[in-house]
Amino acid sequence: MDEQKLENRNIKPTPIRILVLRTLLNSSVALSLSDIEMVLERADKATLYRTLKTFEEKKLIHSIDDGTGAVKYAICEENCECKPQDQHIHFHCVKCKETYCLSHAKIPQTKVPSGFKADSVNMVYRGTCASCS
Amino acid sequence: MDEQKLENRNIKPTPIRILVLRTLLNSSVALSLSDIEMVLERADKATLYRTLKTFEEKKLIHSIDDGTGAVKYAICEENCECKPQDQHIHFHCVKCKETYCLSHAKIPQTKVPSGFKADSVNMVYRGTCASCS
DNA sequence: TCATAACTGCAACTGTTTAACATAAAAATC
DNA sequence: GATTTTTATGTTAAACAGTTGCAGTTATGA
Repeated sequence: MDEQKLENRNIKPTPIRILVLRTLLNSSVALSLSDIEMVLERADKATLYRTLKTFEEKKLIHSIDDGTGAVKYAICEENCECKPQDQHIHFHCVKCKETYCLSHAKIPQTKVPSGFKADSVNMVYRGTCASCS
Repeated sequence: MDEQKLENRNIKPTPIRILVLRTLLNSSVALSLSDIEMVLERADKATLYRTLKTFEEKKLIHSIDDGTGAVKYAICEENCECKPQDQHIHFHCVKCKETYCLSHAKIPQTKVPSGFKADSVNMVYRGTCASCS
């Protein structure tokens, strides 16, 4: 169940958290804080904000910076540790404004200059998705 | 000269534009609108904003979304067209908060799902830079 | 010269993110 | 079970990035 998913990541399964989790699970695209706020009208924005922070911290979800000004969130895969080698590419469609996880497209590993240490990576294509072209 | 750089990209070389260009040329890291605003105290934020938009449109500079909430800008290479194959990786240091162009590290070409068409790509590592580790 | 276009400055406004503080609920301790 | 402590939520509002409208100024071109 969904509650189990939260407990697996050491997150106490409160009602709101379950709702947020389900909202993300039901979505085929990544959602911003305001997107979630519109779906869950009852819940307070600050609570949702903190819920997402908690989820991200516990690596239940990952955040995507798609250049729209609003960070989007999507569910991580089962054993994701959000390390560069775990992470996948995202695609932002400039027509429908949706951001998709390309879950099968892992981000290629590249070298970074000596002395630099990469903890995570964000890779987003911008263009037109299949439905919009 | 710097004015020539603007004219090469079909940008009329006004005083402010020359100042913004020089600010970016003098910087070893990518700069946000507010960064530039602090350096050029005289200039108005809206003017700087539109200047950066113009520069980006004319492909004199490129923008980087480094996850900090503020878009950063840096000078493009000479004949850059800002196509995915032109673009390079960026690195954001979470300690010093600076964002570096890894100009020699081109972004690896990957496939996108059929029907999708990528116009540009943003790839940013987050971690610790050489000076901070 | 005069009309037009381009650029700049000022002000205001939107939207996202975040903090401060108070309250409520849950968990732990006695 | 009552009390303390922790954790989660709600309310409010501030901070900040990005953006637009409008007026004034400067440059351009007929």
